[in-house]
Amino acid sequence: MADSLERDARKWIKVFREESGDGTSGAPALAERRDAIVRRTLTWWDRARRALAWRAAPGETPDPYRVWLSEVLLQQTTASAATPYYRTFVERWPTVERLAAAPMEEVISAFAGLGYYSRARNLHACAKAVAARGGRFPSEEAELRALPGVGAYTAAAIAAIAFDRRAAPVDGNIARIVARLTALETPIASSRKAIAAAARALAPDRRAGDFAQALMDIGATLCRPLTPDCPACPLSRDCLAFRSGAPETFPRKAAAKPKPKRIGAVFFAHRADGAFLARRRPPKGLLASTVELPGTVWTGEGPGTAWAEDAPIPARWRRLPGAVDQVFTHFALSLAVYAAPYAGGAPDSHFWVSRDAVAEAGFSNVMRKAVAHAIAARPE
DNA sequence: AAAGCGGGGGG
DNA sequence: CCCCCAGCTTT
Repeated sequence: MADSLERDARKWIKVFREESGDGTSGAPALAERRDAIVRRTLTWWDRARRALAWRAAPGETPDPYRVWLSEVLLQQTTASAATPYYRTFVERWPTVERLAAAPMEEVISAFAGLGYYSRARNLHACAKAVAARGGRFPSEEAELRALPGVGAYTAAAIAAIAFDRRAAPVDGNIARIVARLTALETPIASSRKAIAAAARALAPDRRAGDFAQALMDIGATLCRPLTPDCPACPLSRDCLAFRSGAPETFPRKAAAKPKPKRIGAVFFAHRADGAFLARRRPPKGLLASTVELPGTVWTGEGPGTAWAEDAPIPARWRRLPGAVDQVFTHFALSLAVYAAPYAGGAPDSHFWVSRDAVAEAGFSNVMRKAVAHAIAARPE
């Protein structure tokens, strides 16, 4: 059963790929299914499309500037998060020339809160590039691809949506749909080319932009990652994942790769009254602004300060038995803990934390554990 | 807590 | 070419 589904998936992708090439090989049954998929998808979209701020009304000619702007804002961002930003941008900079003429800082500020701020820099650079060629966006994918901040996805989206070219953008939604249509057994990340080929083969000669937007809407509202609504989906009768009975198990997940291990050491420098030295982490990056014990750089991390440069180094650091372990999103950390009495004043950027103020001091979980570890060892 | 998400830059 | 990163959302 699984084998036949797998064969079917490969056949789909293979045939789609062939049909998207020179078109000589005949596979009428699958070609008809492809046409049926397109027809059902467009019919569904004409009835159920989302009314998003950047979408031209049916029959209206899209403005390439608005299409591009919306696609950049939508990178790594949901439609609901992008909408208020889109409105702000088009009101403030109604044309690409106006955006190109704006100071960079204003563009960055207008982006604040969306994340991935290199998008803002590229947005501005791209506006300038387009303004320099007369304010008209190229309609060819290859030329679009050469613009700053425009990768394969965005180039295909603009070509299809703004210029009605037969292009096949593959965003996360569309990749999921293709993986489900074909019951693809390999994870999306390792099947990019096959998915792109299948998407290209599916794309219709006319209304490719509508088709792509329709798939995105289906992905967002029906073919959801965890809870697909197959009964409402216009593609379910063509969908091998649906036929498998467990559509939500597609796309297959890549095996979680083992987290890299990092190691480091922290120093518990304690005073006669039990207080110990701490410092605050930088305002950016991991555990930003939280309080920590002074310690070494963790392996695999950037530069840092092990111990205050202006402080005397205790001669009697004692390695405490055991270690403090913490698993973060991207890596696992194991910290050795060293302790020593310390009689001097607090060095620059360091401060004393008394034993009964540990809870309110602002330690991260891992540093709280490290402090508890040190105290439990009853140094001195 | 963990996964998802396009482009870009680095290995 | 593949891998990793970046910040915020959604689950």
